[in-house]
Parts: sequence; C-alpha cells; structure tokens
Amino acid sequence: MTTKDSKIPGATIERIALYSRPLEKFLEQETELISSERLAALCNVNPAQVRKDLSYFGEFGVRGIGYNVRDLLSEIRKILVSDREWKLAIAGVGNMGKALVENVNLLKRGYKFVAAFDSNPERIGKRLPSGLTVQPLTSIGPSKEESGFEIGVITTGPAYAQAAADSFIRAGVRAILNFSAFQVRQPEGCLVENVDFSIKLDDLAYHLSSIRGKK
Amino acid sequence: MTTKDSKIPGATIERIALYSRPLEKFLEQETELISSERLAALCNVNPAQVRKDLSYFGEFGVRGIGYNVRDLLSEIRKILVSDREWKLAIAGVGNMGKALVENVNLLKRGYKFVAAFDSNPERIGKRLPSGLTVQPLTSIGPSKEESGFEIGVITTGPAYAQAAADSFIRAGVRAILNFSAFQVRQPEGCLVENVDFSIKLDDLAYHLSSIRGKK
DNA sequence: CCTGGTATGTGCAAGAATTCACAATCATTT
DNA sequence: AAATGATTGTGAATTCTTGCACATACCAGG
Ligand SMILES: NC(=O)c1ccc[n+]([C@@H]2O[C@H](COP(=O)([O-])OP(=O)(O)OC[C@H]3O[C@@H](n4cnc5c(N)ncnc54)[C@H](O)[C@@H]3O)[C@@H](O)[C@H]2O)c1
Ligand SMILES: NC(=O)c1ccc[n+]([C@@H]2O[C@H](COP(=O)([O-])OP(=O)(O)OC[C@H]3O[C@@H](n4cnc5c(N)ncnc54)[C@H](O)[C@@H]3O)[C@@H](O)[C@H]2O)c1
Repeated sequence: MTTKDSKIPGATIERIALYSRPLEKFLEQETELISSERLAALCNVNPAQVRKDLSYFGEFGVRGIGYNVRDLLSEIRKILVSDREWKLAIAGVGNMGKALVENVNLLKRGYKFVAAFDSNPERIGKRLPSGLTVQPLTSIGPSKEESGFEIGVITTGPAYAQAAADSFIRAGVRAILNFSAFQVRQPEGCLVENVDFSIKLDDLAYHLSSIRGKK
Repeated sequence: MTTKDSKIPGATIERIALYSRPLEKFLEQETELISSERLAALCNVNPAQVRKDLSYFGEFGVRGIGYNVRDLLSEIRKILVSDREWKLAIAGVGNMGKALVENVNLLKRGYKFVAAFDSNPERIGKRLPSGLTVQPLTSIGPSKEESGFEIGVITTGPAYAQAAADSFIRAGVRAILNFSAFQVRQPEGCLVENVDFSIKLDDLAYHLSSIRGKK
C-alpha cells in the first residue's frame, strides 16, 4: 500500500470502510462519478474529511470533476485489504453467533467463517446451515497454520470471553472481535476490538434525557 | 443531573458506560472499594481519564482511598439515566433481531422491547419467546404516547433501513439504533447511532496487514 | 493531634483530529 | 486560446481530547 508515512488517524480507517458502502450501491446502479460532497452527505461527515481521509493514501479524484466510483471503490478495497478472503472462527454459537455465521453480507465482503466452537455439549457436533460443524472449544488448534483462521470472533457469554480470547491467542490468532459485554484485555501482539451494543443504548438514553432536560 | 456546565466530550459518555460493566461484577463479588487505576486497567484506559470523566459530573471518590463500588455504580446509573426502564421497538425480526429481543442482558440493564415489527407476511403474527407478537410495519403508531416506545432499533436488511427509520420517526421516536449496513441519515430532532460490524472487521483486517507489512 | 502513605480532582500543556479556505487543476464553453 | 465553473488536495487554523503532575484531602497509626 502506498501510504504517506505521516500518521494516519485511527478514525480514518473506519470512515474509509464507511465510504465503501454507498460506493457499492452506486456501482450497482452504474453511477460513474461521485463528489466528496455527495459521499460525505451519505455518510454523515464533512466533505473535507472525505478528501483528507483519502489523501492519506493517494490522489484518487479529478479536480473539477470528482471521483470515479469504480476506481475509488477498488482503491478503497486495496487500502483496507478487503480485496481478499479472510478466514474467521467463532466462539459461542448462541443467538448472536448464529446470526453472524449465517450472515451473507459478511461472506460477500470476503469474511468467511471456517470454524465454530462452543462449550455446551448439546451444541457440539451440530451442523449449522452454512455447513460448519460446531466443535468443542478445546479443539482450537495450537498454531495459525494448523487452525487455518486469522480472526477470532467471540460471542460467548461475558464470563467466558477472556477464556475464549486466550484460546484464540494460543491458536496463533492476531485479531479478535469481541461482542460479549466483557472487555477483553489487549494482549501483546494481538488486536482486540470490543463491541458492546448496550453502551450505544446507554449513549442514546443519556442524550435523549439531556435534550429533554434542556427544553 | 448536576453537570458542570462545561462541554462534556462525547467519548466520555461511552467510557462512563464502559466503567459500569466491571463495577457490576465487583458489586456482585461484594468488593467495596476500587481505585481509578484498577478500573482503568480493566477498561483499557488511562487512570487520569477515568478520574476526569467522572469529574465532569461530580466528586464521587475519596482521596487517598478510591471509589466505593456501590455508590459509584449508582452515580453512573443516574448520569446515564439507566436507573429507569427504557422501552424499545424493533423493526426486522430476522436472526439479528431475534438475538437482540431475546437477550437478557439488555433487559437486566433496563432496556425492554415492547414492540416488534416486520414486513414479511410469514413472520407477522408469530409469537416470540419473550411473549411479543410480530406486527406489520404499517401498524407503527403515529405518536409517541400511543406507540409507547422511546428508542427504535433497526435490524431489517439495508435496503429497508431508511424506510424503517422514517416510520419510527413518524411514530415520534427520538432515538434510533441502526444495525443495518445502510447509514441512516440523521434527521432534525432525532438521534441516530449506526452500528456496522463489518467496519470493525475491515478495521482489524487493515491493521493486521499493516503490522505484517512492517515486519 | 501530628505524620506518613495513598489516591483523588484538576489546571495546564501536549497531542490529535477536524474543519476551513484557497490554490491547483481540469473540462467545457465562447 | 482565454474565460468560466466545478471540485479536488492540502497547509494552516481551530477545536476537541488526552495525559501529566501535583496540590489536595482523607485514613490510620502512633
Ligand atoms: N444477543 C444480543 O443481542 C447481544 C447484545 C449485546 C451483547 N451480547 C453479548 O453477546 C454474547 C452472546 O450473546 P447470545 O445472545 O448469543 O447469548 P447465548 O446465550 O445465546 O449464546 C452464548 C453461547 O456461548 C456458548 N459458550 C459459553 N461458554 C463458552 C465457552 N467457554 N466457549 C465457547 N462457547 C461458550 C454457550 O454455550 C452459548 O451457545 C453475550 O456475551 C452477550 O452479552 C449479545
Ligand atoms: N446478522 C449479522 O450478523 C449482521 C451483521 C452485520 C450487519 N447485519 C445487518 O443487520 C440486518 C439484519 O440482519 P439479519 O441477519 O437479522 O437479517 P435477516 O435477513 O435474518 O433479517 C432481516 C429481517 O428484516 C425483515 N424486513 C425486511 N424489510 C423490512 C421492513 N421494511 N420492515 C420491517 N422488517 C423488514 C425481514 O422480513 C427479516 O425478517 C441486516 O441489515 C444486516 O446487514 C447483520
């Protein structure tokens, strides 16, 4: 990737991923051109932000014209390395876990679940609609080469999240996406993203009340 | 809420919600005291950050000692207004929607689903394990008082997310939590939080690759 | 009642991220 | 070929956020 060697804000990466969503739709509709202004409006951000975010990685637009949808999308896929397949494993095949494994959007974007683990004996051995068979957590292999997945997803109950993370790390996984309400600690050499929806609800509740309060 | 009238960073609210998770566990374990240092470690943040975040809302600790777990948690609940029940409605009762409606953690935290809507005739009329009956989207009422919910959750496919949001807004909803990959535009007078997991995966993929690349 | 040990609360400086504002650039029209 | 109009790319200004460092306050023990 041809990045300028200046520091890239963390939020820039997430926004660039965001930009790709409307672009995919425009590509389907065969819209050729898009301006930073229009793209920004669709993503709820400032147009200058769009241009600056992209400028960290190169010059993809044409002054006076805008961006070519197909080219920009392809550049973004290169930037995000989502132009290839990533193999995922999941720990905890409950409601949330099943929703993720069966989600076709993730697959379309190149995220493929290749292993599913659970500790509940009733679940082990079951075949999921996607074709995966649920395995005992203990069978997570010891090395990345053997286990064959690169990103671990955690959807166990909070009490088991750290244990699941430890197993993944022992198996050589270098990136974890954790949906449990327990905050997995970021170990050396492994990226962790914690996603907790109920925080989003708390956030909404707070802001709802403070708006009310001010009226 | 007794806030100092200085501006409160947006990130502060989300972190305060984060702090409450370990506190809940300490309360169960009957741990009485906690230091900003310990709490910070559990949440992957800086201790000064914890203290500053809390200081926007008051002085909850005791110098030389730390924070009383029970009191702090109760203060945080007051701050976040999660000391009361919030009524939610959901649009789109697919895999993801069901996982949310059946999630007991949300209920424990005071978030209660009181209505479920879907556009699929096969789903309408079905009774969910929680006791809710799935209603047609068209039956979302016109006013908040009538509809009886305050926060709308969207788990339809991306193509229907904006329509679902519009229905919620017509029904008087002032806050929306959207899980579809479509970015709902933030209308006047209504808060919108967009949550898109696949962005988190893109983020992990990017960082995984750039670490590799540098080695 | 004083002293030592500890952890909070916060002013201020440093650091990041966002937004502005405009020069640079290109297609189009006259 | 010059003028026009549009929209990018980016240095600089601005705004927001974080973290340091230390005065402040409290408890316990003598
Ligand atoms: N469902 C939601 O909407 C939602 C929302 C927010 C957060 N979460 C969090 O996501 C997690 C999963 O939610 P869910 O609704 O799927 O719960 P669930 O109870 O349906 O599923 C949890 C699954 O994890 C398995 N499990 C338990 N311990 C395990 C271990 N050590 N290793 C592997 N598997 C293990 C259980 O057998 C079960 O299958 C929970 O932590 C929950 O707090 C869920
Ligand atoms: N499942 C996941 O893990 C996951 C991950 C990331 C994003 N998402 C997003 O969450 C959304 C839901 O995912 P899912 O897995 O539950 O999909 P799903 O297909 O299982 O469920 C979608 C549901 O929405 C209903 N629906 C469609 N149009 C509607 C409308 N206008 N009003 C009300 N209901 C309508 C459908 O009948 C269906 O029941 C999707 O947008 C998906 O992209 C899901």
